Amino acid sequence: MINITLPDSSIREYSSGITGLEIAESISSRLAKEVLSVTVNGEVWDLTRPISQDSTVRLNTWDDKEGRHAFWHSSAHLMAEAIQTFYPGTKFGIGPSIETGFYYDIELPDDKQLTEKDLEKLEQKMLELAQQKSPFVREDISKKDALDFFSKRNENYKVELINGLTDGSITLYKQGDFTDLCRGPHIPNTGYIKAIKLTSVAGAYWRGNEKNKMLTRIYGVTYPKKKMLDDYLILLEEAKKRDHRKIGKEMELFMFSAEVGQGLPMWLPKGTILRGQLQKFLSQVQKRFGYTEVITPHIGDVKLYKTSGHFQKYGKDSFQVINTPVEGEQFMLKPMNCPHHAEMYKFKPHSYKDLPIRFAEFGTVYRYEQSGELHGLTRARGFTQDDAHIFCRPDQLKDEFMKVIDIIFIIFKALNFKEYTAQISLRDPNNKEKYIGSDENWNKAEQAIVEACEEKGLKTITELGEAAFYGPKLDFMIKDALGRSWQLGTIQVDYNLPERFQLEYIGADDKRHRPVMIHRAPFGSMERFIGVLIEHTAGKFPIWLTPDQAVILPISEKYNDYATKVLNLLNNSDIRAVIDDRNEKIGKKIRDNELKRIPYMLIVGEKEVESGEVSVRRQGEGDKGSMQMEDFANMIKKEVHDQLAFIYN
RNA sequence: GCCGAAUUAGCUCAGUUGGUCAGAGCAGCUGAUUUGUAAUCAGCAGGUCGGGGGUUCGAAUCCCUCUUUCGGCUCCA
Repeated sequence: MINITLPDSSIREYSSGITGLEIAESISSRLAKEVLSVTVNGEVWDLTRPISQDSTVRLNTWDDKEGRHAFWHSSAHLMAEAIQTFYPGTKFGIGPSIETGFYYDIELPDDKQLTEKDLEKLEQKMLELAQQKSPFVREDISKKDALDFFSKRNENYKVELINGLTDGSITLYKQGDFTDLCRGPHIPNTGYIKAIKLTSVAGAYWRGNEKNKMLTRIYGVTYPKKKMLDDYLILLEEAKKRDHRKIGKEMELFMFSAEVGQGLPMWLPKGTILRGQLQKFLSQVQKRFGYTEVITPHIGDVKLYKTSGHFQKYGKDSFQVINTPVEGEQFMLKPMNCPHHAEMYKFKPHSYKDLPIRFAEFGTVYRYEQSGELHGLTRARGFTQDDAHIFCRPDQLKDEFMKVIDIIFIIFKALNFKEYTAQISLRDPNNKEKYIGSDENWNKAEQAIVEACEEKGLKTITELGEAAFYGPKLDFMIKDALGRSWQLGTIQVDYNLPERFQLEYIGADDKRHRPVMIHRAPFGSMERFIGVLIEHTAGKFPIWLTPDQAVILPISEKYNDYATKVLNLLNNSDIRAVIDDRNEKIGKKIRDNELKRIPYMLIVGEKEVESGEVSVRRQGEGDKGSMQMEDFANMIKKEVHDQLAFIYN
């Protein structure tokens, strides 16, 4: 007999060789139906794998990541089986589960291309195979046998994978006529899979390396119930409606033009108001934190970027140098603001008492991003960073770093961003040539970030190889409508550029010292931030940001003059309002997405003209009754103030 | 940059095997209506079918190419 400890700390006794599924059955028949995988002493197992020692066990259902993982990973195998029946000779790469669903990378025989119709065909086949309820059978195999098995089938990708594994830890999984190299775990049989949607085909490099062959990647998602798939597809549709590219067009915030060029956003009047409000907001916050604003040009001498190291690292992938009538004179569009700010620091000698110096600039930069990577506002070729560089003494570093975290929190709070990931991005220790600077400096910088985060009690994840080339950073990632993660706020510690630019200050000891530099952009860039903000709010911004705070609707043409008078009065009290004088039925206007995103509606007609008031309706809240313009303006001002009150405390 | 899918009116989209296929709705304009919270009526106007080549008696439709867009990969200062 063995003792099984369950998550609630209760201990049950079972005979040795009991399986996860049997444990579930002994608890309740309903659990037995829902359970998908089992975690045994921290390792996720198949439900049908016998447990022969005392163990801590957790049964994973759809609500657990481990349960969904087993389900979707099994679905990848099912898809592979379907692919194999239609296209014998297909070579399989890897087929993992992802956050939602799964994919499989494959090389089809004769470079066959898959179309939408092929996907439907595959879906049908998968359903058919699922109905056969083929069990997933696990088999331990020696490295030699595994190599033999896959070599015989010309499965060179699998052979490569096996070569990287240690003998004794290799397992195969078989279901129906399909056998795959796989660590598992899997669901008991294919019959669990009831609803299937293959979502897209894409190219993907083998092992993620650009130099390798490009395989065909098929994405899919499956569910244990048909209804769950339907719900997911509806959710996807809803998410698409929040796409910032769509809303940006509808609200006339920004545009792109093929004539101007790819990846170069242009801000329309309303978008400019929105962006201006955000800048004003951050400017105010920064002022309180002791920043001073500066302005630098959009281009710089190539020599500047050679000093900084940017030219050597990115020169050939950038917008190319700008020549002048003078032979040998070359400029570059600035890809970042740091070199300019470093030069500004050198404008005059600094005492240790002057530090920290904080130069802030909403600086527009240009980067030649690969064409396939461009994505609306979130990845553009010209964008404006809410940049600042803090030059400080080493003993001030941690404190300064933490103050930047505070600024980021103020922003997230003001815009109601609750779900973010704080990522410490360090250098890849196995790939040091990608970075500039000494080990000593890197260690100091990395340590400073880790300590500052600890002291702030910030929950972080750590990624190796994600650092900037001159220093490690702390990045704040936020997801867009479709769940794609974007880096917004970033704080970077840099010991290297101060050295390259030979920045110094005179210490209390009357000797020259090197300052440390913090690069930081709490929004990341105005463009990306607004892109993500649009998707989070679906275009319904907090009232202090929204381009039009109120829309004035005259119920007929007769009242247009009065509406104009209202507009003027509001504009004079700094309320952003517009007239919608299309003079049609009010009900018809309300359906417009454009109007739905304006917080206040002011209806004016005969009644209002007589009383000299406006009828006020707050979107989503209903009628507020009639009031004087002045009262209305004060109401908006109070709302704005309330939303931002916490900044002033 | 790579793989794949697209590109038709300001917007959202139809358009069958190449032959009344230049279409609809919304927006716009002109009238009529003067209306109080999700669609008032009538009419008009809008497009070298993304650009350029080609095949064909004939191309929105088939082929090539370029632009831009979308989904991924890679990249991301």
